[in-house]
Amino acid sequence: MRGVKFRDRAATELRIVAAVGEALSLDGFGGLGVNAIAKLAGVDKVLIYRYFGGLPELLKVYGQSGTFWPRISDLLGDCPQQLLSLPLAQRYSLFFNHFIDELRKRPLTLELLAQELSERNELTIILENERERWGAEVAHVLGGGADDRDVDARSITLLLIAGVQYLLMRSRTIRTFGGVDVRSDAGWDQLKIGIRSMATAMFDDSPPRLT
Amino acid sequence: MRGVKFRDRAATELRIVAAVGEALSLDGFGGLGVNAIAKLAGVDKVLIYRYFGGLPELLKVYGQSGTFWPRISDLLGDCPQQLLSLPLAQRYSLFFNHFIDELRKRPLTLELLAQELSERNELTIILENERERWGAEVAHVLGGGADDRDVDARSITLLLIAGVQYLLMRSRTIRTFGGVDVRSDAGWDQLKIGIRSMATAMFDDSPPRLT
DNA sequence: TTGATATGTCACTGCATGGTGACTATATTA
DNA sequence: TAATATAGTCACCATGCAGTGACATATCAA
Repeated sequence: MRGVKFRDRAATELRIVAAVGEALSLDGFGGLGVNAIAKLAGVDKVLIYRYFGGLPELLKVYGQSGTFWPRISDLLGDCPQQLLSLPLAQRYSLFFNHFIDELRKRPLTLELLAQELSERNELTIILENERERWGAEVAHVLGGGADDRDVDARSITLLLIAGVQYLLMRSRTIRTFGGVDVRSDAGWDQLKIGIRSMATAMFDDSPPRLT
Repeated sequence: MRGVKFRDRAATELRIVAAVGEALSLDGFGGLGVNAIAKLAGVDKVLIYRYFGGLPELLKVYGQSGTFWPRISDLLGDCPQQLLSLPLAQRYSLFFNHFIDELRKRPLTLELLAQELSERNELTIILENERERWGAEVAHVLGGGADDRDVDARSITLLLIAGVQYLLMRSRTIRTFGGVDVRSDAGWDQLKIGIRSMATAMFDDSPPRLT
Protein backbone atom coordinates (compact mmCIF):
# COMPACT_ATOMS: atom_id res chain seq x y z
CA MET A 1 0.00 0.00 0.00
CA ARG A 2 1.37 3.38 -0.95
CA GLY A 3 1.23 6.10 1.68
CA VAL A 4 -2.10 7.77 1.29
CA LYS A 5 -2.91 10.96 3.15
CA PHE A 6 -6.09 12.03 4.87
CA ARG A 7 -8.37 11.95 1.87
CA ASP A 8 -10.06 15.16 2.91
CA ARG A 9 -10.27 17.61 0.09
CA ALA A 10 -11.36 20.63 2.10
CA ALA A 11 -8.48 20.25 4.51
CA THR A 12 -6.03 19.70 1.70
CA GLU A 13 -7.18 22.84 -0.04
CA LEU A 14 -6.67 24.78 3.15
CA ARG A 15 -3.17 23.37 3.51
CA ILE A 16 -2.32 24.41 -0.01
CA VAL A 17 -3.62 27.92 0.45
CA ALA A 18 -1.75 28.24 3.72
CA ALA A 19 1.39 27.01 2.01
CA VAL A 20 1.23 30.00 -0.32
CA GLY A 21 1.63 32.29 2.67
CA GLU A 22 4.45 30.16 4.00
CA ALA A 23 6.26 30.17 0.70
CA LEU A 24 5.95 33.94 0.46
CA SER A 25 7.29 34.38 3.97
CA LEU A 26 10.18 32.04 3.39
CA ASP A 27 11.49 32.96 -0.01
CA GLY A 28 9.52 35.97 -1.08
CA PHE A 29 7.98 36.04 -4.48
CA GLY A 30 11.12 34.83 -6.18
CA GLY A 31 10.85 31.26 -5.02
CA LEU A 32 7.11 31.06 -5.47
CA GLY A 33 6.01 28.24 -7.73
CA VAL A 34 3.85 25.19 -7.96
CA ASN A 35 6.64 22.88 -6.90
CA ALA A 36 7.61 24.83 -3.81
CA ILE A 37 4.03 25.30 -2.67
CA ALA A 38 3.21 21.62 -3.10
CA LYS A 39 6.29 20.61 -1.15
CA LEU A 40 5.46 22.99 1.70
CA ALA A 41 1.89 21.73 1.82
CA GLY A 42 3.14 18.14 1.82
CA VAL A 43 0.98 17.44 -1.17
CA ASP A 44 1.44 16.47 -4.78
CA LYS A 45 1.47 19.46 -7.09
CA VAL A 46 -1.06 17.88 -9.34
CA LEU A 47 -3.70 18.70 -6.73
CA ILE A 48 -3.02 22.38 -7.27
CA TYR A 49 -4.07 21.97 -10.87
CA ARG A 50 -7.02 19.78 -10.04
CA TYR A 51 -8.46 21.89 -7.26
CA PHE A 52 -7.55 25.39 -8.33
CA GLY A 53 -6.71 25.20 -12.00
CA GLY A 54 -3.21 26.55 -11.70
CA LEU A 55 -0.99 29.00 -9.88
CA PRO A 56 -2.80 32.23 -10.82
CA GLU A 57 -6.15 30.93 -9.62
CA LEU A 58 -4.55 29.65 -6.42
CA LEU A 59 -3.03 33.07 -5.78
CA LYS A 60 -6.41 34.64 -6.26
CA VAL A 61 -7.95 32.37 -3.67
CA TYR A 62 -5.10 33.06 -1.30
CA GLY A 63 -5.46 36.78 -1.85
CA GLN A 64 -9.12 36.70 -0.96
CA SER A 65 -8.40 34.78 2.24
CA GLY A 66 -7.00 37.76 4.11
CA THR A 67 -6.72 41.52 4.25
CA PHE A 68 -3.47 42.98 3.14
CA TRP A 69 -4.12 46.63 3.62
CA PRO A 70 -4.96 48.35 6.91
CA ARG A 71 -8.58 49.30 7.10
CA ILE A 72 -9.49 52.86 7.81
CA SER A 73 -10.80 51.81 11.19
CA ASP A 74 -7.33 50.55 12.07
CA LEU A 75 -5.93 53.93 11.22
CA LEU A 76 -8.28 56.02 13.25
CA GLY A 77 -7.14 54.56 16.55
CA ASP A 78 -9.38 53.76 19.47
CA CYS A 79 -11.61 56.78 19.27
CA PRO A 80 -12.52 57.67 15.70
CA GLN A 81 -14.85 60.43 16.78
CA GLN A 82 -12.18 62.06 18.86
CA LEU A 83 -9.61 61.84 16.09
CA LEU A 84 -11.91 63.47 13.60
CA SER A 85 -12.56 66.39 15.91
CA LEU A 86 -8.86 67.22 16.32
CA PRO A 87 -7.20 70.08 14.48
CA LEU A 88 -5.96 69.10 11.04
CA ALA A 89 -2.28 69.09 11.93
CA GLN A 90 -2.77 66.65 14.78
CA ARG A 91 -5.16 64.52 12.80
CA TYR A 92 -2.60 64.33 10.04
CA SER A 93 0.17 63.34 12.38
CA LEU A 94 -1.88 60.67 14.13
CA PHE A 95 -3.03 59.24 10.84
CA PHE A 96 0.53 58.71 9.72
CA ASN A 97 1.57 57.27 13.06
CA HIS A 98 -1.10 54.62 12.74
CA PHE A 99 -0.43 54.04 9.09
CA ILE A 100 3.24 53.39 9.77
CA ASP A 101 2.50 51.09 12.68
CA GLU A 102 -0.08 49.08 10.79
CA LEU A 103 2.08 48.64 7.73
CA ARG A 104 5.04 47.55 9.82
CA LYS A 105 2.93 44.69 11.09
CA ARG A 106 2.31 43.34 7.59
CA PRO A 107 5.43 41.77 6.14
CA LEU A 108 3.43 39.95 3.48
CA THR A 109 1.90 43.18 2.29
CA LEU A 110 5.37 44.67 1.98
CA GLU A 111 6.39 41.64 -0.03
CA LEU A 112 3.48 42.21 -2.37
CA LEU A 113 4.20 45.90 -2.70
CA ALA A 114 7.72 45.06 -3.76
CA GLN A 115 6.51 42.43 -6.17
CA GLU A 116 4.07 44.85 -7.71
CA LEU A 117 7.03 46.84 -9.01
CA SER A 118 8.34 43.92 -11.03
CA GLU A 119 5.25 42.13 -12.20
CA ARG A 120 1.50 42.33 -11.88
CA ASN A 121 -0.30 39.16 -10.95
CA GLU A 122 -3.50 38.02 -9.28
CA LEU A 123 -2.18 38.91 -5.85
CA THR A 124 -0.87 42.35 -6.58
CA ILE A 125 -4.06 43.20 -8.42
CA ILE A 126 -6.09 42.35 -5.34
CA LEU A 127 -3.78 44.56 -3.31
CA GLU A 128 -4.16 47.37 -5.82
CA ASN A 129 -7.93 47.23 -5.54
CA GLU A 130 -7.92 47.22 -1.74
CA ARG A 131 -5.63 50.21 -1.77
CA GLU A 132 -7.62 52.13 -4.33
CA ARG A 133 -10.76 52.02 -2.23
CA TRP A 134 -8.67 52.99 0.75
CA GLY A 135 -7.20 56.02 -0.98
CA ALA A 136 -10.58 57.56 -1.53
CA GLU A 137 -11.50 57.19 2.13
CA VAL A 138 -8.21 58.68 3.23
CA ALA A 139 -8.75 61.75 1.12
CA HIS A 140 -12.04 62.17 2.90
CA VAL A 141 -10.58 61.86 6.38
CA LEU A 142 -7.66 64.18 5.75
CA GLY A 143 -9.74 66.80 3.97
CA GLY A 144 -10.04 66.99 0.26
CA GLY A 145 -11.00 70.50 -0.79
CA ALA A 146 -10.15 71.94 -4.15
CA ASP A 147 -8.37 75.14 -3.23
CA ASP A 148 -4.62 75.45 -3.68
CA ARG A 149 -3.87 74.68 -0.10
CA ASP A 150 -5.76 71.41 -0.13
CA VAL A 151 -4.27 70.37 -3.46
CA ASP A 152 -0.77 71.01 -2.16
CA ALA A 153 -1.55 69.12 1.00
CA ARG A 154 -2.74 66.14 -1.01
CA SER A 155 0.47 66.16 -3.01
CA ILE A 156 2.53 66.02 0.14
CA THR A 157 0.28 63.36 1.59
CA LEU A 158 0.76 61.20 -1.47
CA LEU A 159 4.50 61.64 -1.40
CA LEU A 160 4.66 60.78 2.28
CA ILE A 161 2.48 57.72 1.89
CA ALA A 162 4.65 56.63 -1.01
CA GLY A 163 7.77 57.36 1.01
CA VAL A 164 6.58 55.33 3.99
CA GLN A 165 5.71 52.40 1.77
CA TYR A 166 9.06 52.52 0.07
CA LEU A 167 11.11 52.79 3.23
CA LEU A 168 9.23 49.90 4.78
CA MET A 169 9.58 47.56 1.84
CA ARG A 170 13.20 48.55 1.48
CA SER A 171 13.80 47.83 5.15
CA ARG A 172 13.25 44.15 4.40
CA THR A 173 16.61 44.00 2.69
CA ILE A 174 18.54 47.13 3.71
CA ARG A 175 18.65 48.46 7.20
CA THR A 176 19.40 52.14 6.85
CA PHE A 177 18.32 54.90 4.53
CA GLY A 178 20.08 58.23 4.73
CA GLY A 179 21.40 57.39 8.17
CA VAL A 180 18.02 56.47 9.65
CA ASP A 181 17.55 52.93 10.95
CA VAL A 182 14.35 51.92 9.22
CA ARG A 183 14.09 48.68 11.14
CA SER A 184 13.98 50.16 14.59
CA ASP A 185 11.18 51.88 16.47
CA ALA A 186 13.58 54.70 17.20
CA GLY A 187 14.18 55.38 13.54
CA TRP A 188 10.48 55.49 12.80
CA ASP A 189 9.79 57.66 15.84
CA GLN A 190 12.19 60.17 14.39
CA LEU A 191 10.35 60.13 11.07
CA LYS A 192 6.99 60.45 12.83
CA ILE A 193 8.20 63.51 14.68
CA GLY A 194 9.33 64.99 11.40
CA ILE A 195 5.89 64.46 9.94
CA ARG A 196 4.25 66.05 12.95
CA SER A 197 6.52 69.03 12.70
CA MET A 198 5.81 69.39 9.00
CA ALA A 199 2.06 69.12 9.51
CA THR A 200 2.17 71.75 12.18
CA ALA A 201 4.06 74.14 9.93
CA MET A 202 1.78 73.49 7.01
CA PHE A 203 -1.64 73.27 8.62
CA ASP A 204 -1.58 75.15 11.89
CA ASP A 205 -2.66 78.72 11.63
CA SER A 206 -0.91 79.48 14.88
CA PRO A 207 2.74 80.66 14.78
CA PRO A 208 4.84 78.48 12.47
CA ARG A 209 6.94 76.19 14.57
CA LEU A 210 6.45 74.74 18.03
CA THR A 211 9.22 72.23 18.50
CA MET B 1 33.66 26.96 -43.18
CA ARG B 2 31.45 27.80 -40.23
CA GLY B 3 30.32 31.38 -39.92
CA VAL B 4 33.01 33.12 -37.96
CA LYS B 5 32.50 36.65 -36.69
CA PHE B 6 34.90 39.55 -36.54
CA ARG B 7 37.42 37.98 -34.25
CA ASP B 8 37.91 41.18 -32.32
CA ARG B 9 37.74 40.61 -28.63
CA ALA B 10 37.52 44.24 -27.51
CA ALA B 11 34.57 44.89 -29.80
CA THR B 12 32.87 41.67 -28.74
CA GLU B 13 33.22 42.58 -25.09
CA LEU B 14 31.65 45.94 -25.79
CA ARG B 15 28.78 44.27 -27.61
CA ILE B 16 28.19 41.98 -24.68
CA VAL B 17 28.22 44.78 -22.15
CA ALA B 18 25.88 46.82 -24.30
CA ALA B 19 23.57 43.83 -24.58
CA VAL B 20 23.13 43.87 -20.81
CA GLY B 21 21.59 47.31 -21.07
CA GLU B 22 19.41 46.18 -23.95
CA ALA B 23 18.21 43.14 -22.07
CA LEU B 24 17.35 45.25 -19.03
CA SER B 25 15.42 47.72 -21.15
CA LEU B 26 13.53 45.01 -22.96
CA ASP B 27 12.54 42.57 -20.26
CA GLY B 28 13.61 44.16 -17.02
CA PHE B 29 15.54 42.15 -14.54
CA GLY B 30 13.25 39.18 -14.78
CA GLY B 31 14.41 38.04 -18.18
CA LEU B 32 18.06 38.78 -17.51
CA GLY B 33 20.33 35.81 -18.04
CA VAL B 34 23.35 34.56 -19.86
CA ASN B 35 21.32 33.11 -22.70
CA ALA B 36 19.31 36.26 -23.36
CA ILE B 37 22.35 38.51 -23.22
CA ALA B 38 24.33 36.31 -25.58
CA LYS B 39 21.48 36.19 -28.05
CA LEU B 40 21.07 39.97 -27.99
CA ALA B 41 24.79 40.46 -28.49
CA GLY B 42 24.74 37.98 -31.36
CA VAL B 43 27.45 36.01 -29.64
CA ASP B 44 27.87 32.61 -28.09
CA LYS B 45 27.24 32.63 -24.37
CA VAL B 46 30.45 30.81 -23.72
CA LEU B 47 32.28 34.08 -24.39
CA ILE B 48 30.58 35.61 -21.39
CA TYR B 49 32.20 33.01 -19.21
CA ARG B 50 35.53 33.26 -20.94
CA TYR B 51 35.82 37.02 -20.98
CA PHE B 52 34.03 37.98 -17.79
CA GLY B 53 33.86 34.88 -15.68
CA GLY B 54 30.10 34.76 -15.40
CA LEU B 55 26.98 36.84 -15.06
CA PRO B 56 27.78 38.58 -11.76
CA GLU B 57 31.13 39.80 -13.01
CA LEU B 58 29.58 40.93 -16.26
CA LEU B 59 26.98 42.90 -14.35
CA LYS B 60 29.72 44.53 -12.35
CA VAL B 61 31.50 45.65 -15.50
CA TYR B 62 28.24 46.91 -16.94
CA GLY B 63 27.49 48.78 -13.75
CA GLN B 64 30.82 50.57 -13.84
CA SER B 65 30.31 51.57 -17.45
CA GLY B 66 27.76 54.26 -16.69
CA THR B 67 26.34 56.51 -13.99
CA PHE B 68 22.99 55.50 -12.64
CA TRP B 69 22.45 58.18 -10.11
CA PRO B 70 22.25 61.91 -10.83
CA ARG B 71 25.35 63.73 -9.74
CA ILE B 72 25.02 66.63 -7.39
CA SER B 73 26.09 68.94 -10.18
CA ASP B 74 23.08 67.81 -12.20
CA LEU B 75 20.86 68.72 -9.30
CA LEU B 76 22.15 72.20 -8.73
CA GLY B 77 21.03 73.46 -12.11
CA ASP B 78 22.93 75.86 -14.27
CA CYS B 79 24.16 78.16 -11.56
CA PRO B 80 25.30 76.27 -8.47
CA GLN B 81 26.50 79.41 -6.77
CA GLN B 82 23.19 81.11 -7.27
CA LEU B 83 21.24 78.13 -5.99
CA LEU B 84 23.29 77.93 -2.83
CA SER B 85 22.68 81.57 -2.06
CA LEU B 86 18.90 81.23 -2.22
CA PRO B 87 16.72 81.05 0.87
CA LEU B 88 16.33 77.53 2.18
CA ALA B 89 12.75 77.08 1.07
CA GLN B 90 13.54 77.92 -2.53
CA ARG B 91 16.72 75.90 -2.52
CA TYR B 92 14.75 72.94 -1.22
CA SER B 93 12.11 73.28 -3.86
CA LEU B 94 14.58 73.63 -6.70
CA PHE B 95 16.58 70.69 -5.49
CA PHE B 96 13.54 68.45 -5.68
CA ASN B 97 12.53 69.78 -9.06
CA HIS B 98 15.89 68.80 -10.45
CA PHE B 99 15.95 65.52 -8.62
CA ILE B 100 12.61 64.52 -10.08
CA ASP B 101 13.59 65.57 -13.58
CA GLU B 102 16.90 63.76 -13.50
CA LEU B 103 15.43 60.55 -12.15
CA ARG B 104 12.68 60.57 -14.74
CA LYS B 105 15.36 60.47 -17.41
CA ARG B 106 16.86 57.25 -16.07
CA PRO B 107 14.59 54.28 -16.74
CA LEU B 108 17.41 51.83 -16.11
CA THR B 109 18.03 53.32 -12.70
CA LEU B 110 14.37 52.89 -11.87
CA GLU B 111 14.60 49.29 -13.00
CA LEU B 112 17.51 48.76 -10.65
CA LEU B 113 15.76 50.48 -7.77
CA ALA B 114 12.84 48.12 -8.21
CA GLN B 115 15.12 45.13 -8.46
CA GLU B 116 16.92 46.16 -5.29
CA LEU B 117 13.71 45.47 -3.39
CA SER B 118 13.65 41.83 -4.43
CA GLU B 119 17.28 40.87 -4.56
CA ARG B 120 20.70 42.36 -4.09
CA ASN B 121 23.24 41.73 -6.79
CA GLU B 122 26.36 43.28 -8.28
CA LEU B 123 24.36 45.97 -10.02
CA THR B 124 22.16 47.04 -7.16
CA ILE B 125 25.18 47.14 -4.88
CA ILE B 126 26.91 49.57 -7.22
CA LEU B 127 23.77 51.67 -7.22
CA GLU B 128 23.61 51.57 -3.43
CA ASN B 129 27.15 52.85 -3.18
CA GLU B 130 26.63 55.67 -5.64
CA ARG B 131 23.56 56.72 -3.73
CA GLU B 132 25.21 56.54 -0.35
CA ARG B 133 27.90 59.01 -1.32
CA TRP B 134 25.21 61.17 -2.84
CA GLY B 135 23.15 61.21 0.32
CA ALA B 136 25.96 62.74 2.34
CA GLU B 137 26.41 65.53 -0.17
CA VAL B 138 22.71 66.24 -0.25
CA ALA B 139 22.59 66.62 3.49
CA HIS B 140 25.32 69.20 3.13
CA VAL B 141 23.55 71.18 0.42
CA LEU B 142 20.18 71.19 2.15
CA GLY B 143 21.60 72.03 5.55
CA GLY B 144 22.36 69.43 8.13
CA GLY B 145 22.38 71.00 11.58
CA ALA B 146 21.63 69.09 14.72
CA ASP B 147 18.85 71.14 16.24
CA ASP B 148 15.27 69.87 16.24
CA ARG B 149 14.31 71.87 13.23
CA ASP B 150 17.07 70.46 11.08
CA VAL B 151 16.44 66.92 12.25
CA ASP B 152 12.77 67.19 11.40
CA ALA B 153 13.62 68.68 8.04
CA ARG B 154 15.93 65.78 7.29
CA SER B 155 13.19 63.33 8.14
CA ILE B 156 10.83 64.98 5.72
CA THR B 157 13.56 65.17 3.10
CA LEU B 158 14.19 61.45 3.41
CA LEU B 159 10.52 60.64 3.16
CA LEU B 160 10.09 62.83 0.10
CA ILE B 161 13.15 61.40 -1.62
CA ALA B 162 11.84 57.94 -0.87
CA GLY B 163 8.40 58.92 -2.09
CA VAL B 164 9.70 60.32 -5.36
CA GLN B 165 11.74 57.20 -6.00
CA TYR B 166 8.78 54.99 -5.28
CA LEU B 167 6.32 56.89 -7.42
CA LEU B 168 8.74 56.91 -10.32
CA MET B 169 9.53 53.23 -10.22
CA ARG B 170 5.89 52.46 -9.76
CA SER B 171 5.01 54.59 -12.76
CA ARG B 172 6.74 52.03 -14.97
CA THR B 173 3.87 49.64 -14.44
CA ILE B 174 0.97 51.66 -13.02
CA ARG B 175 -0.05 55.02 -14.29
CA THR B 176 -1.81 56.73 -11.42
CA PHE B 177 -1.30 56.94 -7.70
CA GLY B 178 -4.00 58.52 -5.60
CA GLY B 179 -5.47 60.18 -8.64
CA VAL B 180 -2.24 61.77 -9.81
CA ASP B 181 -0.90 60.80 -13.22
CA VAL B 182 2.67 59.88 -12.40
CA ARG B 183 3.62 59.47 -16.03
CA SER B 184 2.79 62.98 -17.15
CA ASP B 185 4.63 66.24 -16.67
CA ALA B 186 1.41 67.72 -15.37
CA GLY B 187 1.17 65.18 -12.57
CA TRP B 188 4.72 65.83 -11.48
CA ASP B 189 4.28 69.60 -11.73
CA GLN B 190 1.47 69.27 -9.26
CA LEU B 191 3.68 67.32 -6.88
CA LYS B 192 6.49 69.84 -7.30
CA ILE B 193 4.17 72.66 -6.38
CA GLY B 194 3.13 70.74 -3.31
CA ILE B 195 6.73 70.36 -2.27
CA ARG B 196 7.37 74.04 -2.80
CA SER B 197 4.36 74.95 -0.73
CA MET B 198 5.46 72.62 2.04
CA ALA B 199 8.99 73.96 2.03
CA THR B 200 7.71 77.49 2.26
CA ALA B 201 5.54 76.64 5.24
CA MET B 202 8.30 74.75 6.98
CA PHE B 203 11.35 76.87 6.23
CA ASP B 204 10.28 80.41 5.52
CA ASP B 205 10.28 82.68 8.50
CA SER B 206 7.98 85.04 6.72
CA PRO B 207 4.19 84.64 7.21
CA PRO B 208 3.15 80.97 6.81
CA ARG B 209 1.48 80.57 3.47
CA LEU B 210 1.86 82.43 0.21
CA THR B 211 -0.16 80.43 -2.27
C1' DT C 1 55.97 27.90 -44.19
C1' DT C 2 54.92 26.30 -39.94
C1' DG C 3 53.29 26.34 -35.38
C1' DA C 4 51.14 28.57 -31.41
C1' DT C 5 47.62 31.30 -29.55
C1' DA C 6 43.26 33.00 -29.05
C1' DT C 7 38.62 33.92 -31.10
C1' DG C 8 34.42 32.05 -32.07
C1' DT C 9 31.07 27.71 -32.70
C1' DC C 10 28.70 23.72 -31.36
C1' DA C 11 27.01 20.01 -28.68
C1' DC C 12 26.34 18.44 -24.57
C1' DT C 13 25.31 17.72 -19.27
C1' DG C 14 22.65 18.59 -15.21
C1' DC C 15 19.05 20.85 -13.00
C1' DA C 16 14.59 22.96 -11.92
C1' DT C 17 10.54 24.34 -13.71
C1' DG C 18 5.37 23.94 -15.31
C1' DG C 19 2.31 20.69 -16.75
C1' DT C 20 -0.10 15.98 -17.88
C1' DG C 21 -1.58 10.98 -18.16
C1' DA C 22 -2.10 6.84 -15.89
C1' DC C 23 -2.36 4.51 -11.84
C1' DT C 24 -3.91 3.05 -6.84
C1' DA C 25 -6.71 3.18 -2.90
C1' DT C 26 -10.59 4.70 -0.32
C1' DA C 27 -15.31 6.11 0.49
C1' DT C 28 -19.97 6.18 -0.96
C1' DT C 29 -23.96 4.42 -2.95
C1' DA C 30 -26.95 1.16 -5.45
C1' DT D 1 -21.61 -6.99 -2.15
C1' DA D 2 -20.42 -4.72 -6.37
C1' DA D 3 -19.92 -0.41 -9.06
C1' DT D 4 -18.58 4.19 -9.25
C1' DA D 5 -16.56 8.53 -8.23
C1' DT D 6 -12.72 10.87 -6.37
C1' DA D 7 -8.53 11.78 -3.24
C1' DG D 8 -3.96 11.06 -3.63
C1' DT D 9 0.55 9.06 -5.96
C1' DC D 10 3.93 8.42 -9.40
C1' DA D 11 6.31 8.67 -13.65
C1' DC D 12 6.95 11.18 -17.27
C1' DC D 13 7.41 15.17 -20.96
C1' DA D 14 8.96 19.53 -22.81
C1' DT D 15 11.29 23.66 -21.88
C1' DG D 16 14.57 26.96 -20.37
C1' DC D 17 18.34 27.69 -17.58
C1' DA D 18 23.66 27.88 -16.15
C1' DG D 19 27.70 26.00 -17.19
C1' DT D 20 31.53 23.02 -19.70
C1' DG D 21 34.44 20.29 -23.05
C1' DA D 22 35.84 19.77 -27.57
C1' DC D 23 36.36 21.54 -31.98
C1' DA D 24 37.29 24.83 -36.05
C1' DT D 25 39.50 28.79 -37.82
C1' DA D 26 41.81 33.22 -38.16
C1' DT D 27 45.88 35.95 -36.76
C1' DC D 28 50.49 36.48 -35.73
C1' DA D 29 55.31 35.23 -34.67
C1' DA D 30 59.33 32.33 -35.52
